Parts: sequence; C-alpha cells; structure tokens
Amino acid sequence: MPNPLIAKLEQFTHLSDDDRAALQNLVAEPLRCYRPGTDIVSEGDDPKVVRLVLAGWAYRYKQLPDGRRQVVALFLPGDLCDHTVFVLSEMDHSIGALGAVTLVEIQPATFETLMADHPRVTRALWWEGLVSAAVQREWMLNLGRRSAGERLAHVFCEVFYRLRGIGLTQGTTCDMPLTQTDLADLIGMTPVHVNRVLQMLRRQRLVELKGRRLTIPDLPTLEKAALFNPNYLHLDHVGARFDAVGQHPAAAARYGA
Amino acid sequence: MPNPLIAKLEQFTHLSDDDRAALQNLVAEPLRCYRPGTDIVSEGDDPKVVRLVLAGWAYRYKQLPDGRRQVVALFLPGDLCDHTVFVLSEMDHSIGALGAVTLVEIQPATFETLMADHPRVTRALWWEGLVSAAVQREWMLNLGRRSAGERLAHVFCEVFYRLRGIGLTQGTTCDMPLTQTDLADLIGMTPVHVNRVLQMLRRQRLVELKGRRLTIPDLPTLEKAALFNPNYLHLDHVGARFDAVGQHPAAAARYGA
DNA sequence: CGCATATTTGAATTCTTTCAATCAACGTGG
DNA sequence: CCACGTTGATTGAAAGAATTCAAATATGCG
Repeated sequence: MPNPLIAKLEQFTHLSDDDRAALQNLVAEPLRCYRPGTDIVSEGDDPKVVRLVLAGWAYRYKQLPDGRRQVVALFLPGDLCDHTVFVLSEMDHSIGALGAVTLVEIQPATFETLMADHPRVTRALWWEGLVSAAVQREWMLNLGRRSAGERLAHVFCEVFYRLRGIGLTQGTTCDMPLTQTDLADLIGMTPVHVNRVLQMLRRQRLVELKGRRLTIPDLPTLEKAALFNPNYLHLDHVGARFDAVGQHPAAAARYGA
Repeated sequence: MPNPLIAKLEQFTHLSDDDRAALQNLVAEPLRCYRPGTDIVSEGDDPKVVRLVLAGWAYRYKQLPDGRRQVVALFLPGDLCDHTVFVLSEMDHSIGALGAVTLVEIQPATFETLMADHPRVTRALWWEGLVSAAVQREWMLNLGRRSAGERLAHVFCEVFYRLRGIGLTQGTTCDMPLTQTDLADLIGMTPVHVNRVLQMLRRQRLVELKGRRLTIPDLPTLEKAALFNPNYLHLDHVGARFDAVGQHPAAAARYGA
C-alpha cells in the first residue's frame, strides 16, 4: 500500500531514500477500514495510537448537547491526526469516516523511533502539524468573517489545493464526497442555505458540482471570489532551508541554483 | 521575573525541581516589551524565534484584504506560540499586543536542548500544543454553531478558566482588557451586536463587566448558558500517567494513592 | 420498480448588520 | 479644576442575511 504521507511531506522538504523507507514502514502497523458514516474515534475515547489516513476522507467534528454539529477538520489521504495525541487522556472531539476510509494505527513508540532516527522527517512532521493548525485558523476566519458565498468558495479552493498537493486532482476536477449537509456542518450554515449559495456559485460558472465530483473551470477566478490566499498552506517548500542545496528541484529554483 | 509557563504546565504534569529550573532558565533569553495596540509579529514575517508571553495579553489575528478581521487565538501569560514555528518561512497571521505585553524570545536551539534533556517537560509542551489546538477547535464550534449569546458567554467562561489555571483570578473576578470591538473580532460579530448581547447577559445577571474587569457571580449558571464543557482544556492532570505515582497531589487522588 | 437519501423550492420569521447619532469615561493641557 | 478631544459604549430604525418549516423533486441503489 503506498503511503500518501510521503507525497504530503515532500511538498515541504526533500526526503532521502532512507527517510522515505522509514515512512513507508509506518504502513506495516495495523490497518483499519471504516464504512461510510461510521465513527473512527469518539469524544471521550482515550487516544492510544496516532492515526494516518491512507485512503478516503475523514473529518473531525464537535457537537453541542442539542445536536448542533461543526466539522472542525477534514482528513484527506496523507493526513495525520496530531502525532502527539497520546499524551491526552481523553478526546475532546470525534472523528468520522466520510466515505470508506482506510487508515493505519501507529504506536507512539514507532513514531518516537522514527523521529529520533530521522531529523528531516521530524522537521517535516512539525511542518505537518503547523499547517493543520494554520488550516484551523483559516477556517476560523472563514466562519467568523467571510460571507456565505466566500466561505463555500474557499472550502472548494482549499480542498482542491490539498488534493493537488498529493496528486489527487485530475485536471480541473477532483473528488468531493461531501453532501450539502456535510458542507453546511463545515461552514456553519444550514443545508438549505448551502444549497442556495451553491446555486449562486454555479450560476456564476465558478464551480460545477455533480455526482460527487467537483470541477473548477477557472481556479484563479474562484480564488478571487473566495478571497483565497494559499499562504496558510505553506506549500512554498520552506523546508528547503533544511535541504542540501540543489537537492530538490523547487528548492533549487527558489535559491537560484 | 517569574515564569508563568511553569504554572501552566503544572496543570498537566508534575515537574521536578530540575524541570522547573530549566523552564525558569528560558526567561534568561532576550525580553521584549510592547505597547498596547502594537503588532508583535506581522503576517509575512519569518519566524526565527519562539515567543512566550510573560505578562499582559496578546492575540493572533487574521485579516481579509478589505479589513475584516478575525481574532483566532488569545495569548495569556504562560502561553507559548507554537514551539516549532521556526520551521515555517513565513507567518500566515499577525500577533498583536492587547495591553502592555512582556515576552521572551527563545532561540530554537534553546528549546531543542530543553526538550532533549527534560522528557517530562517535552510531554508537557506537547500537551500545551494539543490544548491550544483544542481551543481553536472549540472556537470553531463557537463561531459556526453557537448563538450570539452562547458565544459571548463561552468566551467569558474560557478566559476565566484559563486565567484561574495560572492563578490570575481573584475570587469570582478577573481582568478583561478586551473592548467590545475586540470581542466582536473574536466571536465574529459586529461591535453593535456584541453590545446588545452583552446587555442581555447582564440583565440575566450572568456577568458583570465594567472598567476592564469581569465578574462571574455564578460560574456554573454561565457555563450552562454557554453550553461550556471544559473538557477541551484538558485540565484533568492527564499527564499524571507520566508522573511517578503519588508525586503530585491531584495525580495521587486520581490513582487512589 | 421502489425505498432511502439528497437536492431544490417557497414563504414567513428571526437574527445580524448597517448607518447614524448620542452618551459616557478618561486623560491632557490650559 | 474644567474644557476639550478621543475612544469606547449605547441606542434606534431600516435593510439585509440566514434560518425555519414544509413540501416537492431528483438521484442512487438493491
């Protein structure tokens, strides 16, 4: 089974063959599969392992006692739940499977060994954690200050960028397994309103969404409508500073090599 | 200068005298003071140091091109900006000083040494990072799904809990240097609406707010109104599992020693 | 084909914002 | 000590955005 975490981390830094092998090795830990709509982790659970999504989409969510629900993160292939979760005694949120999800359950010790032996991987994992925190902040800006239309457009931009980073887009299209109800829980609106706003985006030819597939005919225009600035995804190969100069094509370009 | 980070981490785990001394040592790094309303870090900066707030309140915020602003985190004394920020090449948000703020600028190397030599401190710092991520998630739930009244009440509960954890409450009162405009940027509303909602909370005798001081006459009742569940602050001394049994009073209680 | 799930539509209501003014608190200089 | 300017808090009325509730269509799957 290929490990999409490698593709993800290579957006940040150049990895040696040895680094890649070590990451590939994570997939040797126990695999789990989940049916669409089931919970992978429930609020209150004791998190004993670190989870890495290999295939399918999952999402973190929180719920109020009366049932109101907010999706607080999306896990795409290659996404890792916090690599230090196991120090907590209790989860403060749940994780659900959107479609069919395959993930690995990694023992804390495996991670600690990996990080002790591979400093470049350690940096890359730090980067991974910082990016997911940055995504959370961007979502707060989304929820608090963007209009409904901007919000929905922003989600589409982000998902497209993230999927593209791990090679899961096909031209101008990508998967979009979220229902309008899921989208509503993601951007803090009602499903009815998501529907109306989506129709607006469609009328403006900013997106096409049908049969669980998303098409973005003109990404720059959608970005403008969303006030989308990809800086928060930190996809600029900043880790190049930890590379040997010239090792990585993008790093080489950036540093004029 | 006392180091409030020690008090903060001791909410999670028991520290040895040696651990405490090492943390105290952080305060030997260069101190900086900022005037109210000034920026400590600006979006686009290259983060070369890790910052630890010693006194005063600061806040992270993000802004849209047209000026709409969202506060995405509050830094109270003892709060640390991400202890691995320096792997990024560019900040995706800004940090501003609310009142007068004193902080230390810690070199990455200092941190790495501290963590290499003090495994218990390392765990505690991981916990710190996980808690701030959890706070962000709770804020998303706040922005996306709580009503205006619940949102405002929730902010008051959280601030009170966090200040109490580091010994900065006095009975039922604490500082509250945020103006109504600041609160608006925090909970994604307009200042006008904050004002009206605040009046509602006052009428219900849930809070008193005057002269930059907050009084919560009956915390449990405010918590109910806010749908506040403190689990996300992870203040349950979970780290006790990394303590020698019996070392820490709360841990001892939990484990029946 | 038929059920279950997801999307779409309409109308009425509720919540927030907007815009404009007014009021209150506070620190400064005369 | 008070006038004055600045900032923050408060109020009102009207416009705008989003939700609610209910019903009607689509769509996908066994």
